[in-house]
Amino acid sequence: MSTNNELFKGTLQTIVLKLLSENDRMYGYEITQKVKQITKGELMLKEGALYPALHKLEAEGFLETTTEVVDNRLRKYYSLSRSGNKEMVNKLQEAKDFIAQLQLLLNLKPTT
Amino acid sequence: MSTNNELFKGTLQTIVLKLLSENDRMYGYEITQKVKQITKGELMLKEGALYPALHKLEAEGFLETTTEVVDNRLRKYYSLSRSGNKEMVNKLQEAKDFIAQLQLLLNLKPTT
DNA sequence: TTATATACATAAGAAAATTATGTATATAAA
DNA sequence: TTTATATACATAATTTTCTTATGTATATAA
Repeated sequence: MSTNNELFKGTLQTIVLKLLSENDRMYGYEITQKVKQITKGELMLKEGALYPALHKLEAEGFLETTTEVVDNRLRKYYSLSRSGNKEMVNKLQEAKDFIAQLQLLLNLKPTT
Repeated sequence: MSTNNELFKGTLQTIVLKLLSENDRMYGYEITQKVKQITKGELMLKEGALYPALHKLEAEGFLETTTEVVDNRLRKYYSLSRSGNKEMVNKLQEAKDFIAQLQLLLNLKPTT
């Protein structure tokens, strides 16, 4: 999933849900480019990870899709459902807790 | 590996290496208790994850072991080798980068 | 004597990625 | 003109890393 890092395992769904909460609707390729842009090329979302993740989130009812043809190419737009928004809130909190505890364990926050 | 979180996947080696860099030598069970203590019971290291990870780090030359019998029970103490210390520094930097980028992606750091 | 804590270990299975492959169109470069 | 790159989707095989379950063994508290 990344340039040299396998630490992002488990965070993909959270990242996707958060991006969709900020962007109303996005298509797969757009998500890969957005992640690339935000991380300045450090994190490259692999298609083999992204598309199955999107399908899973859709199957679980967290995402809704609309398909469009733009420039003769197919685009499958994803947007957050009601429950997807709830899931985003939950997963975001879990991610915050995770970061806090990882920082504790790795002694990255001085207890000034 | 955790109470309700699968986000820690991939961070176990880093956590172990960091703890060993701070404690000179530790044995497996001690590591599980240390992690439990630091995270206030939130993160419970599973033995099925920890012991294979220790064996792998040892096989790669990052850890050295000495075995002792205490109270009639076996203890296998692990300590960082020279290369293990280097690996710890590398993995710690990767973890820092990972956290920073995850915070960027999840919009957890206001750009004040 | 039963449960819990200490202390190690490994095998089977699940989950989530990577890598590789496939289809298809548009455009820039050689 | 044909080759590479970008856009846009998808899935299968494999790998990695974890969880769950199981096993051995001693000490102590209920």
